Amino acid sequence: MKYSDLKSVLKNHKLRVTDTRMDVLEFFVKQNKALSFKDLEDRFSDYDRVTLYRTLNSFTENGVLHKIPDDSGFATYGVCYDTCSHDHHRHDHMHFKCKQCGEIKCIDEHIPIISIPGFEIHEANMILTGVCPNCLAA
Amino acid sequence: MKYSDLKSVLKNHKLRVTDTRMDVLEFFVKQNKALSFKDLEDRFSDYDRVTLYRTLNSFTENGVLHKIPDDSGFATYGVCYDTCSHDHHRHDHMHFKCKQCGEIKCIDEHIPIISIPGFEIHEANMILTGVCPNCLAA
DNA sequence: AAGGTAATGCAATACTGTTGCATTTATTAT
DNA sequence: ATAATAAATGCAACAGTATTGCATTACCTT
Repeated sequence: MKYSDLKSVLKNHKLRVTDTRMDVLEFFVKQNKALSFKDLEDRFSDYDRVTLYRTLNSFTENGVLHKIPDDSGFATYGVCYDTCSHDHHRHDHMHFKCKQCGEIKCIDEHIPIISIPGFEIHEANMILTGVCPNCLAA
Repeated sequence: MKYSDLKSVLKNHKLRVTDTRMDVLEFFVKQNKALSFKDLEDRFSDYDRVTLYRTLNSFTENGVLHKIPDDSGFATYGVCYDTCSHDHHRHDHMHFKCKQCGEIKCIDEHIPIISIPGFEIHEANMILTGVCPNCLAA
């Protein structure tokens, strides 16, 4: 994905184009896996912690990233491809977390629609845990 | 569930029987929903915060409770019925979180077994979000 | 009932994330 | 291109969540 495309992503989500945002977005796209705040802090030590937090928040609020539920105590984020805009979020795909390397990946498979009598269901989130191909090979 | 049964639960999970543990376990069972640390703190203001945290941790490590993934920033826990022991955890049931009242409930429905080529999957976790029957009625 | 081992309470600390405010930067309209 | 305006940044301080070390207390085995 080239510079102008990254820029379009920001513009399309009504976000101003700044160095921080471009660098963070590029990092997400290149890494192609879910990233935590710590990943960003390690990579971008020259940006202020607060700015990185705010970048994650504005990206999440505007549909560039989605927050991935996890019981580890700190948030991880993944890129929203195509489906999300400012007012319409859809993340009904699965996430996989590797027990060995800790990496979280978005799995391109939809979560089966589920209905439970008496409940009104808006969103479904699914996290699979196990061992990823990389760690299995090693 | 009577006192002696609660005691058995602790014994079966190789945990010493103490006041804190009995009270916390009883509270979980009676509430019949997922609870956060804050819920415990509000209820048991006479116990030390640290003790409550340690109770949650030992319960989780020994299969009395399971930690429910959630993107809200603080952990919630649910009772493990029957399926879990010290060395074998199985929590492939669903959780429902109500957007309105915030309550998290364990849904007694199993998650369909999923396999993804190249991945070894040990556990599946699913969180549904929406509005619960109580809030729909109100 | 006594001894060993684990749980508790307190204080201090670490970690994760947010808020207020002055300054700088990006965008819009001229 | 430039000025006006609105938002993003950096810094400092703070808030909330959770953990660690250690002395004391309680549990449980024999």
